[in-house]
Amino acid sequence: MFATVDVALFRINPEVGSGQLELLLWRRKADSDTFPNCFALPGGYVFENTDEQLQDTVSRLIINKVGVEPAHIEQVCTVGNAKRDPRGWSMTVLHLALVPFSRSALVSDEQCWVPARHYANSTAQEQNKGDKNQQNNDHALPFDHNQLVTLAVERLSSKALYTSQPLYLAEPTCSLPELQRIYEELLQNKLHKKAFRDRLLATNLLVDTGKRIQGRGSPTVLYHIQQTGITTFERVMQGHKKD
Amino acid sequence: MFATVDVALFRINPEVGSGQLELLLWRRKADSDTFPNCFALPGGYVFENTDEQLQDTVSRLIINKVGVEPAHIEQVCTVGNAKRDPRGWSMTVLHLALVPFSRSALVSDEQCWVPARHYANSTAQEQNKGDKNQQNNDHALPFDHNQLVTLAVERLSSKALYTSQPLYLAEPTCSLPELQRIYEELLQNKLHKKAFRDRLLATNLLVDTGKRIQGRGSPTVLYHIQQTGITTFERVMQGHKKD
DNA sequence: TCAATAGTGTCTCTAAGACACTATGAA
DNA sequence: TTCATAGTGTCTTAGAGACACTATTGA
Repeated sequence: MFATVDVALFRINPEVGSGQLELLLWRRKADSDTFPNCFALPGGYVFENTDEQLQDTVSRLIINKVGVEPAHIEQVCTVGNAKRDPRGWSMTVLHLALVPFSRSALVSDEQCWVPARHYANSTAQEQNKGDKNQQNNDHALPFDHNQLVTLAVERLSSKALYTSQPLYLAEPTCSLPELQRIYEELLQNKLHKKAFRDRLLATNLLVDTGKRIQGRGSPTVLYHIQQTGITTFERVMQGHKKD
Repeated sequence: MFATVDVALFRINPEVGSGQLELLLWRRKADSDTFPNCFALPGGYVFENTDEQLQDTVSRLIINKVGVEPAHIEQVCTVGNAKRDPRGWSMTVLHLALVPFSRSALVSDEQCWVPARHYANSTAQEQNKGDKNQQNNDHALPFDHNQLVTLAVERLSSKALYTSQPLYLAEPTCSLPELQRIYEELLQNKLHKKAFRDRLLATNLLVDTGKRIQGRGSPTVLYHIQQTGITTFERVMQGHKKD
């Protein structure tokens, strides 16, 4: 029996489409006895001699295998069984981590950012839309990591419905349209511009910097995000068909 | 390093006040090397030889140390560190379980139901209301079990705000006022009768049995609860000051 | 000039919350 | 008869969603 921690670190890449959810993968060592050279979630053993607590394992992994300092980390769930790891009965505590794109530069050739949803198992709902979502062999990860990615993506999507958690994926200084694109990518749904703006401006999370930036059309207001902890809204944000 | 599962099983005892949240404790064996004879959360080791998966450990514990079949079980979180158990580095996967009062009869002299909130650490918020909530020594549990109870109670309260989870604490056949008392106990707050009724009757969870029962005042309608899975509401239920 | 984008005004809809009211039957 | 309790009718409020509109500026 051994225990591990796995980390699903996400970013939104604004350079793909209107912002794509990406996941950090890490290449397993060539001399590893399990899945050598394969890309997988960054993770590792809990070292009982040096890790005082579970959080220390997480911090160590972040430093050694991620190299990027996440803006947010939370525990998702724990998966344990005899089959998930060929080395024997294992338990992993899955963590979800978020980082703004500007702070997400890779620190090693053994890492890569990949489109997160390609590595998540398709849900029953998505499968009904067509069969193109079947797990592609090109996107198979070692162990049960596809399942772990699925759990992390689901957590992220569900939090986007009713919390300010997605702001951890945004730049410290950004515009409301940028934030909306982040939420839309997480929810896989267009949102009402007006409702989204009213909702966020009603919190105290955004401070007008006085600056404006020039885009394709009208200049947009730059806000500074002042988030200390996650704000929970009293209603879910459902979105709609067009706009 | 070893892994355990702990279960916080709750019921609502309608015989105390207008319904009190109670927790199942279990007396540790007299020959245990840690906290012998002390009352604690039911819990135990993950046996890698016989438990195919984590859920099997939970099922085994439910049978051996709880004896009551919960209507609902869910994972809350995992706590792991070097200090929580004197035997060494340990990790426990905390589970929350719910059972209706009528199915909660104890199966052993080594068990007892206790008022759950007496065993939860007071929150910062509650401490502000007065200092009577300091952890009482009479209510100290072994290991970090007071902390685990706190986490489970918090999960339960927060789910009561926006889901139908608390229906798992209710009798299969019960009245709306009974359900409201359950929610009020979990939220520690009075709710609007009208809003509460409208909310629950708008779901398909309650089926009118045609029966009525007689109480202190007007007869009340008995519903049959048909809950398959937890319903999430689109707004939180906040409650109010009086009614 | 025009198309894309940012942002606003105002309407509707829904459910929570407030409050007053009726009905029932045990004490 | 009283009063605690169950249950309803209706108003207000807040925020989501719909839609139309203006403003700005790059292509």
